[in-house]
Amino acid sequence: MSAYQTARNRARAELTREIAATARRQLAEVGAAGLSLRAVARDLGMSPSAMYRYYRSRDEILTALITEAYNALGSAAEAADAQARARGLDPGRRWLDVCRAVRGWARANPHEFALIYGTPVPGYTAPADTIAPATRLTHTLAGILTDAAAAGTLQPPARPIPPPRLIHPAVLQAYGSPPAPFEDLIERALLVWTALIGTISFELSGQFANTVTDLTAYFDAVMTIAAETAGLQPT
Amino acid sequence: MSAYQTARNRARAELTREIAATARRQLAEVGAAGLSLRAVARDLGMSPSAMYRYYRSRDEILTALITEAYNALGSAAEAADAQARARGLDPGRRWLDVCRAVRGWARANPHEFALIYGTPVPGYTAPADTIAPATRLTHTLAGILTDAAAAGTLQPPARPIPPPRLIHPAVLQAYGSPPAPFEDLIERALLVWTALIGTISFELSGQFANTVTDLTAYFDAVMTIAAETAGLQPT
DNA sequence: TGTACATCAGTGAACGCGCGTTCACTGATGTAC
DNA sequence: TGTACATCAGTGAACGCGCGTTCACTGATGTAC
Repeated sequence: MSAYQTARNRARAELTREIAATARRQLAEVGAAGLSLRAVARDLGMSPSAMYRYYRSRDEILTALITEAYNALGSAAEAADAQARARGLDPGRRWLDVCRAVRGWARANPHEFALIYGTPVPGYTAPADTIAPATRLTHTLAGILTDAAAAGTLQPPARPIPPPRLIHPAVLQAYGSPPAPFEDLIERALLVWTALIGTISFELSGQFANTVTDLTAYFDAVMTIAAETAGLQPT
Repeated sequence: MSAYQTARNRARAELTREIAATARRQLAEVGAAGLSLRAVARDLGMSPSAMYRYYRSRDEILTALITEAYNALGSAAEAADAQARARGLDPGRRWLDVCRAVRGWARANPHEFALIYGTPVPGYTAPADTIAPATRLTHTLAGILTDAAAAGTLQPPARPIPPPRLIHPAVLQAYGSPPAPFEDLIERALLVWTALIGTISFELSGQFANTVTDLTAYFDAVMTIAAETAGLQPT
């Protein structure tokens, strides 16, 4: 074993990535249900059995794609927020910028978006490794709200959700229990997150097709209203 | 041709329904992607080719299921609203009751819910016949809002969505343009509808699994907050 | 530096499966006289 | 009411397709002496 990677090892790593990339390209064309190991092999000019040197099964490729999708979406959101913060924007505007970044990514990668937020692929159950990348987006959103609370610009709710709290203790420990008068902040954050993903899902599946004229303007308007329910001020 | 149905005709109508029922049962087990014409035939003890006497293709069976699902969900919502009105409840409470009915139906029929609001089945495009039953739910929600506006209990928005309107003229004509100060009512109604369907979808696909402790209480709280964004007062 | 052996990438054939759809047919049901 | 013919439900075999996965193999790459 040398300090440098052997040629074999480098080739292996590269092909592993190439298989995932080909699968991703195919996912973009036919969707998750139509993704086939044989088709990926065909695209790469290899035999189907060769795939088994790199992934133990079709499901393992699917898992790789899911992880990739969560990471791509997560870093798109993080990048948008970082840029907004660098420009000195307030939390309300940061929220809108992140929403737009998420929507932009989803429109550019609709099948990958459906893979993580759409109907679960039948017969597939995601392993625990996908949890961490999945939280990158929610972490970003949570950061905006806690920054607003710290800056004193977060509007307390007119009618807070009455106790008891509906959030799992483990989550409260991870994020810290929001202090008064924001006890129900996490519940409201979940609503706002649901509105974001739900609106994009509806747009992508054509539910607004004959109803909304300007999808971009509608999205901005709706995300602003949604943010207000969590106490974020529009700009 | 007699005035009464011939035995053959009655048998035909019955089997047509029975095929749809079997397909529905199978959909509940394996989901839309796994639904197969051959399996339906097997369940009924018939040959696969016999199915073609009743439906022109697999897609036509799928269309029948989609129409059925929209109608079942629509009448669940209508029934809940009718009962709430009969009990003299105000629009805010009617909204909550309808939401609960929609959630109840979705939890009882998760695959049918996914069939109409989830990721579209690959290679299938819904024909125009499915549009009318699809509007039954949105009509019910719209009725609650217009009743509240007529009764003078609808709260005007603090920050209305500025012009221009984002709703297709055809929709404005069908429902009537909302009068001041409710010009953006349809946009807000769409948000509220998205929150309803999105929250249920997230619940069904397990997105709240390790976050929310009491899904029923969370749903009620969130639907109440969502309704407020359209001006509906909670009870 | 050269040789003997171990590791591992990739192949090609095969297994067993299920799918949607077509087609020529048999036999029962319905209709017109 | 009885008969001749038309309609139509349902069968069984077949077509052509694609899938995930296994397995014995060849030949190249890497390693230890």
